Amino acid sequence: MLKIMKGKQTVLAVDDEPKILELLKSYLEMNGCAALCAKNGREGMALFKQHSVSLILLDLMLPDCSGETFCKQVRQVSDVPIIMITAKVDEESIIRGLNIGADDYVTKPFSPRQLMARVQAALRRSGNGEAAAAVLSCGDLSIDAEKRIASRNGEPIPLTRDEYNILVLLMSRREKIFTRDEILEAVKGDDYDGFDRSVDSHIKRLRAKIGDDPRTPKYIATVYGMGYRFGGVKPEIDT
Amino acid sequence: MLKIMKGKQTVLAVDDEPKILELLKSYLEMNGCAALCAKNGREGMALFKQHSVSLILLDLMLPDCSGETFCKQVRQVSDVPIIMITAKVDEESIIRGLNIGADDYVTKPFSPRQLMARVQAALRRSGNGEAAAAVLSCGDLSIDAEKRIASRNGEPIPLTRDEYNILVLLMSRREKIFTRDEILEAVKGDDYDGFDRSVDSHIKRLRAKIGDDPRTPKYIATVYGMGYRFGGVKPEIDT
DNA sequence: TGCCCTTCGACACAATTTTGACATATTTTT
DNA sequence: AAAAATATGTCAAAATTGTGTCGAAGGGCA
Repeated sequence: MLKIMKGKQTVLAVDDEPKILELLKSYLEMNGCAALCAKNGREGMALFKQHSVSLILLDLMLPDCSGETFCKQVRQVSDVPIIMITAKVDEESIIRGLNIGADDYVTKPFSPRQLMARVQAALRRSGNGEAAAAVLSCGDLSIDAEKRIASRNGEPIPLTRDEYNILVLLMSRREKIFTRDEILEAVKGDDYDGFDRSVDSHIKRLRAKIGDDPRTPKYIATVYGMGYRFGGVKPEIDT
Repeated sequence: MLKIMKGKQTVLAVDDEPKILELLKSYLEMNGCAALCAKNGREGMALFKQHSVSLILLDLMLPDCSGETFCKQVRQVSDVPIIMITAKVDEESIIRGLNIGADDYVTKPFSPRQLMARVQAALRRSGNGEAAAAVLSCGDLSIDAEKRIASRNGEPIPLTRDEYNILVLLMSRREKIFTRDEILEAVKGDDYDGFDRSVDSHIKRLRAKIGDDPRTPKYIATVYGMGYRFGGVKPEIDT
C-alpha cells in the first residue's frame, strides 16, 4: 500500500573514463545503490537490456556512439530517468541533451554530494510515479530535495541523513500519521530489525534543530499511541 | 465540494525572453494545458486577474518588476501554485524565493520533461489538496483514516487510540449492535481478559467528545441488555 | 594506519497521557 | 416498586513518550 523506496535500486553508469566510472560506482554503492558499469554505448545498451535499471548516469561523450544516440535509443523503449554527465559547459548542448529526453544533467567536475542528491531526487520522482516536489515548505520551514537542505527563515539547517529522510517523509504527506515502524522502514529499509524507539531519538534531535517543542508543536506532532505527524490538529482541551 | 478536473488547466507563464516563452507555451500545450504568456510582471498580473489560472510559471528576473514582487502580489490574493524559473544557481535567491511563497523552482537550463513533471505534480497537489477522501461520515461527523482523526462540522476532534478504534468499528457497520465483548475484542485483541465495563468508560468519553447524549443519541445509541450501536432507528414509543 | 569527530542506537529515568476499576447515581425493564 | 443495566465522576495503575547520557560504528584527515 504505502510505497516507500524498498530494496536496492540499480543504477547504470556509462562513461569511457575508467577513473570516473570507478568513482561513480563507489559513490553509488555508498548511497545504497547497486551499480552497473559500462565503458561505451554498446556495453551500456547490453547491460540495460539485461537488467532492471532504475536510473542511468550517462556521459555525453562516448567513443563508439554519442551519448545523444544512446539517450534516444533508451527513450524508444523506456522512461527510465537519465542524468547526463558532461564536461561541456556549453548551454546549447545541455539544452539539446535535455530535449532528447534526459532528465537532468551535471557538469564535470561534479561534486559527489550533489550528484548523489540528484540521483536520489530522480529515483524518488520515478519511484513515486509522479514528480515529487523538489521543494517542501511549511511556514518558515522549507526543504530543497535536490540540494538536500532544510532551511528556516532562509537560514540553512544542517541535518544528518536520517534526520533529513525522516523530515522529508513526514513533510511529503502532511497530516498523515506515520507509525514508528513506517518511519524506520522508510529510513533504514524494509528489512531492518531495530529498536523502534530509536525513532524517538531522531525525532528529538530533529525537533531540537528545527526549533520545535513537543508540547506545542509547530511542525512535528506526537500522536499518542500511534506515531508522529507533520502539521495538523492543535491539541485542544475543552473544559 | 467535489472538484472535477476534466477540462484544461490554465497555466500562466511569465518570462521576458520571447524564446523561452515560446518554448514554455509549446511544452504546456503539448501537455494538455492552456497557456497564457506574459513578457513582464504588469502583463502577467493583468492576465492573472482576467483568467482563472491554475498555476504560474514565473521567471525571477523581469524587466519591470522583480519576480519576487510579482510573487508577493499574487500571494496576497491567491494560493495558486507558483513555480519559479531562474538562471541563478545561487542558493540564497532560491531559498528567498521559496520563503516568499513559491512552491517549487527549476533552474535554467531546465529539462522539458522535468518541468512538465513538476507542473503536473503541482497541479495535482493543489487539485487534490482537500478532495482527499474522508472515509466514514454520518451527518456532520466524519472520520479520516489517514489522519486518524474524527471531525465534526470540519472541527477536528482529537481521539485517543481506543476511542478512535471503537468509533471506527461502530461506524463501519452502522445499525449493527456490538456487544461489549465484541468491542473489547476488536480494540484490545482476541485474548484479552478485562472488565467489560471498561467499554462503558470509553463510550462515555467518546460521547463527551463528539457531543452526544445517551438519552437522545444522535450517534452512539445504547441497546439495553445488548451493547451499543451507531445510528439506526431508535424504537421509540410515544406516550 | 591511527585519531578525531559526527552520527546513531540503546538504555535509564522522568513526564505525560490513557485507560481500567470502583463507587455511586441514573435509567430501563419487569 | 424492585431489580437489572447503564451513566458518570474520580483516581491510581499502566502505557506511552520525552530527555539525558553513553558507547559503538563509520567517515574524514593527517
